[in-house]
Order: sequence, then structure tokens, then C-alpha cells
Amino acid sequence: MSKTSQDDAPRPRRIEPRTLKGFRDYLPEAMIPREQLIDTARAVYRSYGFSPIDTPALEYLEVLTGKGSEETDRQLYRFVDHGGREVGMRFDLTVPLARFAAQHIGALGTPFKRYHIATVWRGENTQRGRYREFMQCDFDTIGTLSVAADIETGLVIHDLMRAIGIERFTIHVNNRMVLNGLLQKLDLADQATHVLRALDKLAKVGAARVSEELTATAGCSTQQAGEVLRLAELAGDNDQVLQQLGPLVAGNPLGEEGVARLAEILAGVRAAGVDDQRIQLDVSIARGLDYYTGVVFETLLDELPGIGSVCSGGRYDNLAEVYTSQHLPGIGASLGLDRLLAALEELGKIRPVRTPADVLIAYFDKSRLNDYLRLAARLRAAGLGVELYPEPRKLGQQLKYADQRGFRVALVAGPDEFTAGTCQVKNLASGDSSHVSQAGDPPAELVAAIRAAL
RNA sequence: GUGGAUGUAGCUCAGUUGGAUAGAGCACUGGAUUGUGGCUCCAGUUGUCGGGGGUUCGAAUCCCCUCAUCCACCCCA
Repeated sequence: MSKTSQDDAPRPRRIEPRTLKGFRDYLPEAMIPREQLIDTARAVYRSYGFSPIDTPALEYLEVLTGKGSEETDRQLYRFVDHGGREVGMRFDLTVPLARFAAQHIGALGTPFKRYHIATVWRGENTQRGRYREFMQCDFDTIGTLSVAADIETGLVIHDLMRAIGIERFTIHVNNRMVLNGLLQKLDLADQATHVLRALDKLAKVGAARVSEELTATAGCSTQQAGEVLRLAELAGDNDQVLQQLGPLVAGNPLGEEGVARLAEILAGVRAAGVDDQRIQLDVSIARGLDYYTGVVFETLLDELPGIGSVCSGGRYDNLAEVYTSQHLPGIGASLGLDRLLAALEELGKIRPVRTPADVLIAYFDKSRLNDYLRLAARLRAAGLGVELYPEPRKLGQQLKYADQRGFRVALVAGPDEFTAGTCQVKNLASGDSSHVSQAGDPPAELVAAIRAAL
């Protein structure tokens, strides 16, 4: 028990490592599928000509508070910076887009198509799958009223789902013009917010509860509530629902236009090759009570509808009116990244992997480090992801490491292999292994054997 | 924001009406096995019992506060 001077020195006070409420660390096994999903979204957006943009995480507070309700104001992270400016952290990507468009539309020109994948912050109470820091993956087309942009939004959602590897999904589509037209007709236009809020819960709570809410909160007469709920009774395929919708809005120009536009949208996505099963006219969805004015989309997974919409959006009339006099209509949607990841995990579609590389080269013969480095370099040049184990430990430990991280293939080369000019290719899933020549640059036989095992 | 529940090892959890040294499985490390992972066997490591305060001879256990997580509601994406 010799006391050294070190023991007498004041022990550094340990700070407990912890993450802030509602904020998360992402370990490799969570981050790898997350990055894949983001890469997929980016590729699909780009394939339609949407261009990447970015904006600052922080904005002048007035830019963010100008548009939101008092609800978003309450959730806003805000502070005074060192220069005395009142600033806020963005809580979505739409408000920054509006500011961005108002500021730069002269240079951008219209129509302007952008995607924006970035983190946003809301200081609201946390819940399962809902955090204070989360990512949004938006794409929008602004400056055009064309129905082609509406159709294209549906197509992007469709392609995105399929690119992610989801085959069984349904895009629910509606048009707020139909709802608003009907409300005008029923003389409920000034109660639109309450009516739509109630109607939006139809799938969740059923017609009876919606009817209660309509009379209690929205001040509808029972007759008006009944008329609204006739929407819920519409049944059949898309064409049949369209036909039944006509009489409901007949005589109201807004509603009639809405129905006509829905027909065009459905015809357009069909013409582009979307299976009729995957897009469904659903008159009960309203979404985002304030700014949507036209077509709205929600995407549900057929195998997991309870999780809610994984990709939603719609058309809005005047994106940037609080920032500019220029009229900028737009349409867009956003991929629910966290929700979708949770769904993919629940559906077993995420392979648990902790490495992005497929190949691990065992550091087996201590004196051959340079040979292993050369081999790794040649394989990487051939396009493979290759990790060299950094220490010449027991082979069993290295294989265990490879297995646990999710490598697909281990390469083992010791004195015997180097003498023969070969390399052992071991398939970690099956345990099979074979000896392959490592000659050549690129080492064609070896690359072929590895690719066969992936 | 409202109401409810739960916090014990890296993970999942047990821990009796308050009782002495807080356990199990899995995981991890080493060995059986110095050129081959997953199976088996053996050994070992791992704890501010979420944190603080109180009651008590004695607290993981009871009380208060606090933090975190989960569920429902509200709202929203």
C-alpha cells in the first residue's frame, strides 16, 4: 500500500457521460441502415432532377416565428447569441425553404425543384419514435401549379418506397379542394380547422367518435356532421370513389375542380406505371391543417399500418408570402426517416451489421504486414470494402471479430498460402472456404471469388 | 403541456413483511484448442441498486424531491 504522490493528487472529477433528453447517439448498427436509407432517398430525388440545397440550422427568430402557430413557437429552441441577436433553431425544412426561396428565387428561376435532407429540432415532450432532434428528408417543387408536379410527387414517393425495398405499401391521396369545397357548400368553411382535425381521425377512432367531435368541437349540426361523414361512406376502387364524390360537391366550383384534379392525378400515376393497388383515393386524410391547399399524400405500409404515414406531403398555395410579395405555390413531401427505420426493423428488413465493409483480411503472419496492406489496396481498387485486422492475434479471435461485426468474407493468408501464391477465401455465413490465386492487379480470380460469396 | 407506470451488471431481469457479503441468464475476457468464428465445457471480470435528501439499529426495499425512460392524452411531422 505505498502511497504515491499521484494518489494524493486531487482526483479529476468525472463528468457523467449522458445524452440530452430527446437526443440520441447512433451506434454503427443504427447508423449504417440510416445512411443507406438517406443515400436511397438522395438517389431517387436526384433521378427526378431535384437539386440539393442546405440552409443554416439557426435562423433569425422572426424568420421562424413569422409563420408558425403558437404551438410551434412553444417548441422552438431559441436563445440570444453573443451579438445580442435573437435566434432560433429550425423546426422543419419548409419554413427555411420559404425564406430561402424568397431570398434567392431570382437567381434560381422557376420552377425550382430541391431536396433537403437535414436535422431539425423541436423542444417538445418526447415519445416513442419522437425526439427533440430528428432528420427530415424533404423534396419540393415550387413555382408551378401544374398537375404534372402533383403527379410527379406521387411518383417519387412510389419509387422511393420500392428503392428502399418495400413492395407492399399504399399511397393515400386526397385533395383539400374537395374538402374545402364541401365545407363551403355546407356553410362550414369558417370551422374548417376543427372539422378537418376531427375528420383526420376517422381511420383511428371511427365514424361515431368523429361525429361526436364534429358536433361538440366544430359546432356542426347533426345534419352537417352527417353530410361530412358521408365522405367516410364512399367505397370502391378509385374510379368508383371519384364518381361518388362528384354529386357531393356538385355546384361548388372549388370542390368540382378538386375532383377533376384528383382524376388527372390518378390517371397520371397510372400512365407512369404505378400499380392501381398502390395508390388509393382516401377522402378522409387532411394532413397539416394550416398550409396544405391542394392534393395531399400519406403513405402507409400494408404490413404495418399502425405505425402511421412514412412519407407525407401535399400542395400549398403560397409558400413564402410572409417573406415576399412574389407568389410561390409549391408541392412536396417528406420521408419519415425515423418512423420508416423503426418499421423496417420491426419487419426484419434490417440486417444487423456493425461494419460497412464486406471483407476482413486476417493479420495472420506477423512478418507479412506489407503483403496484407498491398492485398487490401488491390481489392479496394477493385471496388471492394476491405478492412485489415490491425493486430496479429490468434486467428480464432480475428474470425470471431469478423463474424460479430457482420463481415461476409474473411481472407486468410499465412506462410503456406504466400508460398503457393494463394489466399483462403472464407464465407463467414456458411463456413465454406476455398484457396484462390491472389495474382494479378486487380487480382481477378480473388475478386471473383469474393463477389461470389457476397 | 396533462395523467399513469418504470429505473438493480454492457443487455434482459430476480431480489420475500426493511436484515448482514445484491444474484441469474446472456454478453465480455482467458483457457480446453499456438492455422480457423458460431456448438460444448471450465475459470474470471463487470454494480455510485438512476441521483439527492429523509425515516430507521439497519434501506435495493418505506417517504419526499429530482433526472431519465415508457404508455395514454393534447398537438404535430
